[in-house]
Amino acid sequence: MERRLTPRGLERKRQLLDFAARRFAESGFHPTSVAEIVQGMGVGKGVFYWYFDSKEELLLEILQAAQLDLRRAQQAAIEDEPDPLVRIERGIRASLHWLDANRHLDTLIQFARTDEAFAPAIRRGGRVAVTDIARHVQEAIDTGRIPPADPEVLAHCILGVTDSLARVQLIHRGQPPDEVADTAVSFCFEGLTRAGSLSAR
Amino acid sequence: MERRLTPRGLERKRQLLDFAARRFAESGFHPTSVAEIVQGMGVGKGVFYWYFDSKEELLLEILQAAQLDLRRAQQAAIEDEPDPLVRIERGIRASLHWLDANRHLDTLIQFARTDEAFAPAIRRGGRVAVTDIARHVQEAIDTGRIPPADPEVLAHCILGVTDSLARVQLIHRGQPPDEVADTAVSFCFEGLTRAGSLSAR
Amino acid sequence: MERRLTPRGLERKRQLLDFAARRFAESGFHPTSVAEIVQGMGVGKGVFYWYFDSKEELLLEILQAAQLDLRRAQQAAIEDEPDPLVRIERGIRASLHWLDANRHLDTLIQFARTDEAFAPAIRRGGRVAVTDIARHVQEAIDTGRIPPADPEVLAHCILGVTDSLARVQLIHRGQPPDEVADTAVSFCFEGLTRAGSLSAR
Amino acid sequence: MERRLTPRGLERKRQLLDFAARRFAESGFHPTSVAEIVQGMGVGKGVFYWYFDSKEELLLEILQAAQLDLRRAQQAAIEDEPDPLVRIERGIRASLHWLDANRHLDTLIQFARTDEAFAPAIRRGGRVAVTDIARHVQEAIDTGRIPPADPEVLAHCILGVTDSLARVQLIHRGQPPDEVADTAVSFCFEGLTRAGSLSAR
DNA sequence: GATGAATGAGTCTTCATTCAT
DNA sequence: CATGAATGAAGACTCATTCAT
Repeated sequence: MERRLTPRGLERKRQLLDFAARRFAESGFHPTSVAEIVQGMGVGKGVFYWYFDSKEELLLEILQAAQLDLRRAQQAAIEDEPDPLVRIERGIRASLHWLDANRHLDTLIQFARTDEAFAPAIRRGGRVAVTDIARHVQEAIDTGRIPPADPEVLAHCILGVTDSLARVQLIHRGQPPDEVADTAVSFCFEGLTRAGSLSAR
Repeated sequence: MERRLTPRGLERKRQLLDFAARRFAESGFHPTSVAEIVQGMGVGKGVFYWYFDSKEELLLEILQAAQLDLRRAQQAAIEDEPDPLVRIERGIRASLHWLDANRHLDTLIQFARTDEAFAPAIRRGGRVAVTDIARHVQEAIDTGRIPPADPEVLAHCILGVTDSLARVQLIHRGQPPDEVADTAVSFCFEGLTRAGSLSAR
Repeated sequence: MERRLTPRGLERKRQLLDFAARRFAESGFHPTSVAEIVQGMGVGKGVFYWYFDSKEELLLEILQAAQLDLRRAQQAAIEDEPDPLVRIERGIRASLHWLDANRHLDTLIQFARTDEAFAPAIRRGGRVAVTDIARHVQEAIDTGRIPPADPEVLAHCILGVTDSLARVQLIHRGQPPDEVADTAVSFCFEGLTRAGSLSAR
Repeated sequence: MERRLTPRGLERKRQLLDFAARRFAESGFHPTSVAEIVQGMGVGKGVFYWYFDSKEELLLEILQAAQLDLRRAQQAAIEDEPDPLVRIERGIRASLHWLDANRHLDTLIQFARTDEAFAPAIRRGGRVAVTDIARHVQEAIDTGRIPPADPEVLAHCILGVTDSLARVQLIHRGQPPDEVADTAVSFCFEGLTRAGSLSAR
């Protein structure tokens, strides 16, 4: 595509991206038709194809933006915190806040993982996320805060706990993200540190 | 539907179920057409609709069978083990073995979670799984092996770790299920027990 | 086809004919599938094709039997009545009784008239019916009971009145066939005789 | 549906309506496939579904338009004629002219009456037609031109005669509509008035 | 005679995409 | 930029008919 867009055009595109993301999450990517999207936005079909090459490309952009946004939220939360363990905690916390505010995007990412047309894009983003966390874990290992282990594996464990709790506690039980984060952090750290629980801090 | 099937019919149906599950996992449920399935099996289109009311119903049956099968594997692994912690460990181990042998079904379950047409069926099975684990956790709490906490939440953490590692270590890195289980069990238990790692047992 | 049937076979065939006729009338010929018919009768598909060459042939047989049955009812009602006007009246009356007892067949005949695959069969039977009536009309004209006119045209008028009233008074308003017949006869005769109404008899 | 159509769109829709009506009348509603219709018109299949929700809806629209058109023709023929008997006669005459020019629609209406999916729509229109005629009959009764009787029943008789003659004299024998109308009017009036025949006028 | 299973052409309908206006 | 109209391949599903058992 690569179209130079006016500010108004950019706004339109963002609306399209957002509207479509919600529809996709609600009814599924395949079952949601382009017609439904443009109709729901009250525009003609031409608009859609002005901004996107295809429906597939649209989802790819949604996914990319979502992953970028999550990563930004995490980095903003960590900033220049020196303690790697606190960085990990803040990352978990930021993730849960983001997932709370962007449930539909979580559904979309989950779906994308199962479709070979989109999974590669997700894996790319996933690897970045894992590397991010693994870096903090490695630092914690290096400074003796966590016993030696494969940092990437630990990162996956952390992600597993976070995502699982997000899906259940956050989305289906409506718990506040900070409480869920407490649980996640506690479960992860007890495992990582093998010692005093976070709740004792 | 409710058709009384001859042994030959039952066999056909099982073939259909299995073949379709693999196709769905590979190319996605929506992108895989009924035509593709029957063609791949070398039968006429009518055969499909002789055994299933619809494509949707087929996936539902696949999902149901998968969940039932996994649960059976877990229960067989646990049997009458008296120690609740060992039961949890064996459950994790059995899950990873099953996931190793049924990767395609895992993908399918993941997909189903994102589609409101199938999510309810998954949630039902998911709840059963959680309750199963939570029972053991509760027993461990009662006997002081695990500090008090909401057993269902802990169950979700365990599932999160297991599934996450399964996806990465098992499926994408091809590690043997028992090794992955070691990691999962270790990560979970260190958190649950706050004490000496499993590997030390 | 031409199959020599045992008494039991004949009975089966009659049941099939009757059951199908009712289904066809209720849901339409095309929308009713052979599967529905055999299922409704609790027999296998083979049975159907044992007795009929095709679904189309089945309807043809139903139609033929219906027309034959109606004609027999009319002739039985007329027998050897000498007065042609009374013969006409009795024919109308018999028709309405038959239509009352065989509403579904009326619907089927009506449908058949609109489908070029069956219309010829209907037209054949229709012509017979018209000729029947026209003969009585001709005799009435010959004996000066009815002013000269094309007897076939008059026959069509009589049929039109009878069928129209049957559909409305009989089927949709549930009036007793003899009352409807009174109305039909009265309307027809007043026109035919231009004189003293039947109701005066 | 409810689509705002451009003039060009309206024209297309009318073409589709007309073309389909003829095909349906010729080969039957069910046996005529959407594919046949669009192929016959030389357009893509999508065009059909751009203008109609379904094949069924299309027939419904055809039926509605036909009934409306017939009624308009009748009302135009009657205008402000003061004599109720003449109004009835003109109605019959107009009907026969319309039926002559729209034989295919007559077939369609006849078919629709036999299919529970369309019968309700027909009945609605039928009731209007009957009420129309009944009004004139009532007036004729009130002014003593016709002996007392249920006006709606008489209306049905008139319709029966008209339709029956239309089908035979008009369609199968190709008589000119005015001649057929003479016959119909004569038959009906002799019955209604019990007096001097129209042909004597 | 009868059944359940199978066939596969054919049905209606949808939908991503394109294009004239 | 935008729209309504059009395309036509492809999809899910049906069904009359056949046939091995």
